[in-house]
Parts: sequence; C-alpha cells; structure tokens
Amino acid sequence: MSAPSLSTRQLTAFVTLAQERSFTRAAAACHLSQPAFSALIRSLEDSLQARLFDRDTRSVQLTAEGRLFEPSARQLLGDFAAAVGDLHDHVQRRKGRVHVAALPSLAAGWLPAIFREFRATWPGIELGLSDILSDGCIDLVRSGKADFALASAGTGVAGLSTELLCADRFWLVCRADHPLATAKQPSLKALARYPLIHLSRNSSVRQALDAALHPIQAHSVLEVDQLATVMGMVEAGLGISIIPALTLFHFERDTLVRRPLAAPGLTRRIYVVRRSDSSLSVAAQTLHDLIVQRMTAARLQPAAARSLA
Amino acid sequence: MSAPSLSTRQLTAFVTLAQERSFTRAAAACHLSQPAFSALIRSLEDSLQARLFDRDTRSVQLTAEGRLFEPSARQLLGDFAAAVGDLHDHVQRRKGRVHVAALPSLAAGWLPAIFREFRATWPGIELGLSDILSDGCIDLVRSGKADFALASAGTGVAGLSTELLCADRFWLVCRADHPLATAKQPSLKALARYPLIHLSRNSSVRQALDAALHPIQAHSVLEVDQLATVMGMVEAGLGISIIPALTLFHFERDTLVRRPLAAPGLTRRIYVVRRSDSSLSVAAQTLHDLIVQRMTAARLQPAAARSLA
DNA sequence: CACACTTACGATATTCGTAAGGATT
DNA sequence: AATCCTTACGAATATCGTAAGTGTG
Repeated sequence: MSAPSLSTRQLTAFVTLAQERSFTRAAAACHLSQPAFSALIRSLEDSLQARLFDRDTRSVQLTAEGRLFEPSARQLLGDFAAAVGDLHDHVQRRKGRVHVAALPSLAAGWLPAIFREFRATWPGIELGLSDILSDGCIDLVRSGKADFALASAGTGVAGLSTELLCADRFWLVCRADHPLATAKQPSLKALARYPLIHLSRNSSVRQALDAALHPIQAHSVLEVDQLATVMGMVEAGLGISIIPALTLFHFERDTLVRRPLAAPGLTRRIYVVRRSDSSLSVAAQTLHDLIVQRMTAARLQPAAARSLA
Repeated sequence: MSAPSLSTRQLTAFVTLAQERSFTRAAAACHLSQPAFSALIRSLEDSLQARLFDRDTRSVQLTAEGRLFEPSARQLLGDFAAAVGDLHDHVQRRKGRVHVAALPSLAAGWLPAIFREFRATWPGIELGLSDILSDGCIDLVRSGKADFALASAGTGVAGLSTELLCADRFWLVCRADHPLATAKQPSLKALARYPLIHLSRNSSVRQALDAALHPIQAHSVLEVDQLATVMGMVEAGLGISIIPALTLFHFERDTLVRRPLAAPGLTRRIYVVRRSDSSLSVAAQTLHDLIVQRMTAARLQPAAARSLA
C-alpha cells in the first residue's frame, strides 16, 4: 500500500532503456557501467513489483506492463523537470514577483530610479508597488500581500521586524523672493515667524515633523493631503513648508528655493518593515538589498547634490 | 542544466515537513530519526539549489521558494502514486484487457465457459474475442491486436511461437436412422460410401480433414460455410459429416448420433499462437494458463463425456 | 566464439541512529 | 532549564566498477 521509493534516476534509466532497447547503450547514455545500470533497472522492477522488460540475450523489449508504465514515466520526468526548472527560474531571478509597499513620498520621487535599475537587471521579475500611507503599508506586509514596506512606523508590531533605512532630514522650501531665501541654513526659530503649509495629520511626514518640532509652535496656515499641492501653495506665496529631503523633487522649480535646516536632529526615520517569521524571496531580497545599497550610496553624497541631480 | 536526482522520499519528507512545521514530528511521521530527516531535507535543498525552509530553533516555515515548490511536490507525488497504482492494478489483475483470436469452432462451443470462469475470477479485466478464421487470427497476433490466438496454422511464421494446445479428434455425425448410427466406432472405409457434407475449403476444419483423409476419396455432396448449416443439412438427411470433437455441441440433438472415428490419427491440431518477441501481459498470461489448464483437464476425461456434459 | 545480460565481489559512498553541540525561549 | 535543530561520528547499507559467469545465435 505504501508508495515505494522511486527516484528520477530510476525513471530516467527506464525510459532510456525503453528507447535504446539495449542495456549496454542505455548504460552508456546514463554514464553508468552496464552491470550498475542493470542493477538500477532491477531495483526499479523490484520497487514496482513488476517486470518491465523482457530481456533475452538477444533483445530487450518492454513487457505489457512496461509499455503501460512508459508514458507515465515520461510524463513524470517531464513534470519533474518543469517543477524544478520553474523553481530554478525563481531562484535565479528569471521569474518572480516582488510587491513593495512604500510611502507616497518615496514612491514618487526616490523609488522609480531603483525600480528602473532593478527591472533592467531582472526583466523577468514582476514588480508591484503600493504607494499608500504608513498604516496601509504595515497592513500589507502583515497580511503577506507585500514582501516588505518602506514606512515610518512599524516598530514594536508583533511579527514584524524593522530596519532603519535612513533618517530623512527636513528642508525648508519657500519662494525665491521670500525673506528666508537668503539664509544658507535657516534656523528653526527663524522659520517660526512665517505661515507654514502643512500636510494633513495622518501623513507620516507630518507626524515626524510634529514630533521633531515638538516644543516649537509652528504658525500653521493650511493643511493639504498631497505634497504636490503643498508645492503649488508655496509657489503661490501662501506660505513656506518643511519637508523631508527625499520629497524635494516636488519642489525643484526656479521660483522656489530649498534650504537644509540647521537642526540636524530634525528628521523623519524611514524603516524597512517585513515579517519576522519568514525570509524574503530571492527576488524580494534582491530588491531590498538594492534599495539599502542605493540609499547608503546616496547618504555619502550631500543630499542637495542628489536632489538636484 | 541536467536534472538533479530526486526521490519520492525527499518529496515526501518535504511535504511532510511543510505540513508538520517541525523536524521532530515530520521525522517521526517518516519513520526516521530526526537528524537523518534533517539530512534528507538538506539533501533535497542541495539538489534543488534552493533553501526551502526557514528553520529557526523556534519555528519551521516554508521560504517563498518552498511555498512555490510545495504544490508541485504534492502534484508530483500524487501523479507518482497514480502511475504506480495503475501499474499495480494491472499486475494484480484488477485492471487490464486481453484480446484473444480464436477459430469460430472454438469461440462458440468451448471458450464461453472459460471466459465465464476468467471473468468471475478477474472481473476488472476487459475481454475481447475475435472469432475468425485461422489466417485472420494469425494476423491479429502479428499486428499486436490480439494477445494470442487459438488457431490451427501459425507454425513456421517468423516472429510467432506456437504451442500445441490439443489434437482434436474427428467424429462422425449422422442421423439416428442412418446405417452408420449403429457402429460404435465406424471406420473410415465404412464412411466413404456415404454422401459427405463439407465445410468450405478455407475453413481450418476442412483443411485438417482433407489432410487427414488424404489417400481416401470422400464422397462430397455439399460444401457450406458454417457448422450450424452442416448440422441442418445432416439433420435433413442430405448426408453425414465428419467434424472435430470440440464442435460436437452443434450436433447435440436427439435426431443425430455422434461417433468417434476409429482412426486415432485423424485430428486437427489446435495451437496457441503468440508473438515470440514479447511476453504476455499478466492478464493475458493468466487467461492463457487457464485455457491450457482447462484443456488438459478435459483431455483426461473421455471426449464424449465432455461433449455431452 | 562472439555478443549481451547477469552474477560475484571488493571498494567506495551514502545513509542511518546515537550522542554531543548550539541557539532560543 | 527545556526545547528543537544541527553537527559529529562510527556502523550498517547501498551502489559502483571490474571481472567472471551464462546463455543464445
């Protein structure tokens, strides 16, 4: 009743012998001595409890049972090769799928170049990106829909592990004709006097900013949801804004200036968040490593240089 | 590129571990010590060149690659079991098909009881019977459409082997009111004076009879194709006939008498004919053996007793 | 007697189970 | 400390290749 132990070697030997109709030739084709090959066929027949070949000294022929089994054996070997081949394709990153969840501020400005590079290197890997707020990112990772997330929160959630990706410094953005435009590194105190355009409170950028500014009372004039809107408002002269370096690309216009703030602790921390109970797939690990590597490389250069590149 | 050697033991170990998520429990389920089981999983991972499990001391989880491979592994094991099970069904005669070619004179009278017995013992085996003349029987065997034949010819045909099944003695049949009806064992000479109903010359019965009678010139009155017609003609009083013992059932009527001929060499020989290059399937061999066995048993009794049974 | 498969046999590899090791809770 | 997987290692098993055996045309 219990399934006998069979190996692909036995099946390969079987179909080779069925095709060659000669132990000597089939043994050579399998890189075995003829007696060893003979024993291999015998072991298969013993396992199956069925005589598969009529071997006369003069001819080797499949028995009726052997003829019955041959198509199955070929099919099984083919399925085997397909399954193993598919696995190899994934391990060698010719196939696969990676889904990343990332804050919108990262998804628009910083990730595209990474994705382009990844896609050029591994064209067979499908990419997915959920550009949503931090809580949504965490949920996607926890539920397994995303391989990992680039988000601000995530520390202390059971089953997830976090790794600091970068501390994203805050920058001032204002109109080129604004009084602050002349300061190379404006101080926080200097900013406090001017109307500030905020992102809404459920944004991770805003949360990080509030936490960083904490003792200081900002002069808030407007809250919006999208960084692109912040840019429009600033350009229209409604106020200034404070935004992380990685979102500066929204503000790269001649009418605006961007200045790193003098307070070095004024950062939002971005983490790589992933499930702690399961390793990343080969493809996901590759993308993860690329993200970390490119981020590390970027930090070695002045942030301004990158944002203006 | 070359396919790695995998065994069903490895696949079974894999799916067991994937299900149990514990080396200790999975090893027990596979009747192996835990270290041996661990080595088995390792050997599979080495063969596939892919890590299939994340094993922490506290938890065992499939990797992304393992999750990819699991359905394939289950499918492969299922296909394996199905193929082996099907083979076993055939070897153990729960499934199969046997096709016999047999002379019409055997197919109608002697074979039905054999087939009934075979079918009662092996209800899963499909039976096929071609009740045709000897040449057609030989062709079916040579082409592989029939497993073996019960026929008169077949000796000396390349690629076929023949085995004598029986020497079928010729009997006289005549009306009960015929002069010959009183003789217990009429001689050939006595018969020669009466009109004889013949089968047509392409019948093996006729050929055997002609060969056996050779020096004697029979007094032929009529040739027909079917033994049933011979019976009708004899019963109608057109003549007598000489037919093999195994066809006597056609003539079992009160109006007729049947007498064994005094010439013991007057027989038609019936052979089992089969391909010499290939053994019989298990099912065909079983039917073959049954046929030989029942024929041998029948020969130990008086032929008359059988024909009248 | 030549050819092809099987058997015999010593050598090498693999696989096993027991026991010790290491890491985590 | 307890649990679970891995490593270590000697023993049992399996498999290999060479060489001799066997049977058939």
